[in-house]
Amino acid sequence: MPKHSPLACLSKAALFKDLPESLRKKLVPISAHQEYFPKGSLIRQPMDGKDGMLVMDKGNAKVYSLNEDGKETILGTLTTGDSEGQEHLFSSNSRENFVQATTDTWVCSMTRRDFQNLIRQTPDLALSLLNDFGQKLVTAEQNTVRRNSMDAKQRILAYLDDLSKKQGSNQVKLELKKKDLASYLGITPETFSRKLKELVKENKIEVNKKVITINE
Amino acid sequence: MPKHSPLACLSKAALFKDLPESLRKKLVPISAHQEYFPKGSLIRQPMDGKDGMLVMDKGNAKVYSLNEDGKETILGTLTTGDSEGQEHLFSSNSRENFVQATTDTWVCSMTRRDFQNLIRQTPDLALSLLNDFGQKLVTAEQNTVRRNSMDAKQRILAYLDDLSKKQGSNQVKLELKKKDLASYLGITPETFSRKLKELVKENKIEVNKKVITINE
DNA sequence: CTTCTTTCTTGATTTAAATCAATTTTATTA
DNA sequence: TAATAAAATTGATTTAAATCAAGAAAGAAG
Repeated sequence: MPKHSPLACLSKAALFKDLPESLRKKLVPISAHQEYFPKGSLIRQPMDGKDGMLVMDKGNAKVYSLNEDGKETILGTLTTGDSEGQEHLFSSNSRENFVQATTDTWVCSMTRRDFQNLIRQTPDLALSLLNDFGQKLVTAEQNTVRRNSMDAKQRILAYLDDLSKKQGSNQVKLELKKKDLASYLGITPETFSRKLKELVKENKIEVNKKVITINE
Repeated sequence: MPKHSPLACLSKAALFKDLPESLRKKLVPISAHQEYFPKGSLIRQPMDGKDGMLVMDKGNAKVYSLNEDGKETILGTLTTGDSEGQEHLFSSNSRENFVQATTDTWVCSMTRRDFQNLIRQTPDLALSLLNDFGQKLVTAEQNTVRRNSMDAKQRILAYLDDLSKKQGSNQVKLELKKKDLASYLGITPETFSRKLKELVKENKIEVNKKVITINE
């Protein structure tokens, strides 16, 4: 069990990390800390009554939803410092996603009510949040465009390019199991595997387990 | 040219309409009013330097992006009272979408800088905005799920059901040209036409030009 | 109303990716 | 480290939807 500092945990969230410390400190009293979830357990699920946001203090998790047939669609992944469910801080919509720990995980969390009270007193916090949401909407729209105009191989490359930019290197480390990454890209694991092989044959990339080198 | 009241225009925006009038009045001085765009003209486009949000005072428009081949992907539609580009009020990302008037259109708009200044003084406004963003993110995630787990016909039905709920009737009026609707659903106009025909044959729906009746 | 353009529909064919099935590889646990 | 389970790969086949092509219907403009 890692050492835990409430302020350090909250400060990891993209949502909060650019705030001046004075603001961040105000978040500590309204958040729950050091919740532990062993690998494989569900951190959040529909109807669990846990409306609000969580911050990954340490660990990895995946966010997915189930359709009627029980098939998973990966909506994203979480790693240390990521936050999830921010929208539930602002709308009374209840959760429809699952969040499952993919390693042993510690989180801190915040309820809607407490947060709403706080934000009325701290407009800078609101601004920071709005910014974050804007980013996500742009990403969502980008994914829509990619699905409409790119085939599987192009989407994989676009994803790798994004990751490369994000990680600041042309050697990228995949943050997801390949089958989950396939789901995120809207393809099957089989297609993913085949297309990756083609990309290697075309000398566009090199693959070493979970590390991919992009040749430009 | 319709009569124009700045407050009335801003009050149409989902973003603002639940605000107390005292707050809404504060928006008037920071917004530009009564910009006119004839049918077919571009209200916004990439690199136009017009960062910020717009509110549809009167008219209809479509939001789309172009991929490298010049192919449109419809990201959504706007009608009287809708707002667009809210994310550009909060992030310095510049616009990557086109907004084209599909009828004669009047809009009012607001720049990022003016808005940011205002919002620091009005936290309730921030809360309302965050709520709206949350909704949109939920819709975006829902679309992702649908694309992964539904075929073309199911997506059409799901869309019609949504529209039916939104319009409060099982007789829905399509707000888009069919080819644009197809693009929104991630299919071709040909497939859309065929699937619609199948749905009629299966007695799931009845089609009358742009009006579709859903049989439950 | 007539012409011209755009959108919509229908048919024939192709194709990208899904599915089904069987290994191989990698990871987990005893 | 052996046994077991899960993930990844590869091959064969099917299939949903795209593309290509041509005509019909609807809208816009003269």
